[in-house]
Amino acid sequence: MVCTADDLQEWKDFPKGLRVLLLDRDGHSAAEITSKLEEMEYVVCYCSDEKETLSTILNTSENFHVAILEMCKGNYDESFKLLGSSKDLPIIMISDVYCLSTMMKCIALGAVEFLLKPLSEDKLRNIWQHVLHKAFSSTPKPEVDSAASLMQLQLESEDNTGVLEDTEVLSWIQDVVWEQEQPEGSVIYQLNQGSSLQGCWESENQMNRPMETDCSDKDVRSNFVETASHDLVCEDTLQEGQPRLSGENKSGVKSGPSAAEHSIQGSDVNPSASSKARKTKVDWSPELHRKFIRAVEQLGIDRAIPSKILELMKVEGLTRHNVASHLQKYRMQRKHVMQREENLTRYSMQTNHSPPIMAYPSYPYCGISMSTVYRTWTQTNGHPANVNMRGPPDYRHWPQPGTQPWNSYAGMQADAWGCPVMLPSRAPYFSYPQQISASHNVYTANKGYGTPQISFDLQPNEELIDEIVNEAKRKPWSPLPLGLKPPSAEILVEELPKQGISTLTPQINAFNPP
DNA sequence: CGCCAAATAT
DNA sequence: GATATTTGGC
Repeated sequence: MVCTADDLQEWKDFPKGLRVLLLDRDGHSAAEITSKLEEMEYVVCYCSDEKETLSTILNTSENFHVAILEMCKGNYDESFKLLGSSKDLPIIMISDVYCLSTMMKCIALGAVEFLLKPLSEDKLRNIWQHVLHKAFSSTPKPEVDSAASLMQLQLESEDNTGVLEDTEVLSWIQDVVWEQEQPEGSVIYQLNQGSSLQGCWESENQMNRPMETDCSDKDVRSNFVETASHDLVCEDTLQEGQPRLSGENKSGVKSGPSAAEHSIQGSDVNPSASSKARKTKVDWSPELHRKFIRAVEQLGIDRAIPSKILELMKVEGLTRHNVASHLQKYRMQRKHVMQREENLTRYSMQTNHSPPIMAYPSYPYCGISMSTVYRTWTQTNGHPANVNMRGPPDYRHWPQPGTQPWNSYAGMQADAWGCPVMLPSRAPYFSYPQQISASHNVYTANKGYGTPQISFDLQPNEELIDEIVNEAKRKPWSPLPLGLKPPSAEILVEELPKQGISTLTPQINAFNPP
């Protein structure tokens, strides 16, 4: 590992001192980049050709945190090779040639980012993120589920065919990235003892194929996914390049579901067949949950009972009990959220009265505009809560595993997506009063039913704020009460590097249309 | 069956 | 210690 999460904890003034390997054949541009990097107090090691780079990487890869490599103009393959040279080192490719397919290929091959020259300070400033991400990625996060990511990737690809003219590249990438279709609503059982996956199956299309996984492109996959995916699906995007689960468990690391979901280790026990290995838990993957939600909505929240839901879900192997349990949790969540919203509403009613301000003020948090980062739940991509207006937009109340990279890193939460600094004790979201009041305007977005607009111009009492803040701290995955959605991975990847942007794009449909 | 709460697993 | 999921009683 180049840099582990633990290392980061001890890295006091991260990202200062970040060691960057730079390959750029153009001396002038190299000097420029170097000086910019050095201004940020990064340590730069410069190479002027492939060979040098390769040997540097191979011999001393432990010593770099991130590499910036220029595409070789005459010979892309050379560059592609470089990409494969180090699994652990986050590699940023750069080029002055804009070529989508090349970019995609690089990403597919494991590059963490592709930047176009010239490299502005802005582009360079945040390269530390890749180090963070890599570090975190090597610590598997149980909530993460990369199936969704990949599904997402595929969806995206399909969706973008208009844009991506080079379908060949596309299919190539798809091959590399993921050879199989993602099962919808696959259920995973895990063994009671040991964390190895026992089996999985899919329901909708009865193609029960084993999902063999090839170590070698595991990294490629996740990298591609995390960098290039968009938010067609509201599920997660960030996923670790955690190689395999069962084989060796580095540093006593437990296998994350994602790894599990796609790889079947030796004995793949069919849930029905398995006799000895008692299956333990159903993994409510985003897909599975979506099915659940779909069923619940179809039935209507009041009529949604386990047996009916089960029926509608059509997921083989799932039991009524499983559903009942999930339903129970679901209801509790729901209740909780509704209660909280009610509090806010009540509050707003009693204070209130200036008309809602339909604007998107920018609230720079670590240089990023809040409104850019936080999108409203109502316009969730892919499976918008408002697609089906019969019921309440339920998924917004539901934790979306893996969507938030900071999820499992209490100490680093904000850092992982916002600042390189360790979090003080304050909450990442609304530490400042002005943010609180301003955010209220967006609140209306969340309450789309019946009451078109509720707004307040005054601040709620402190207890309420505290409660919200605490809640946000404790459960970063639960939706913010203000109708805002936490940053998606896509946003993180795309927006953070451009740190400083504060332009708001109210393409975001934050308010319910009249 | 469905719901709820206790028990377990992660 | 907190959550997520399963179990078991009513």
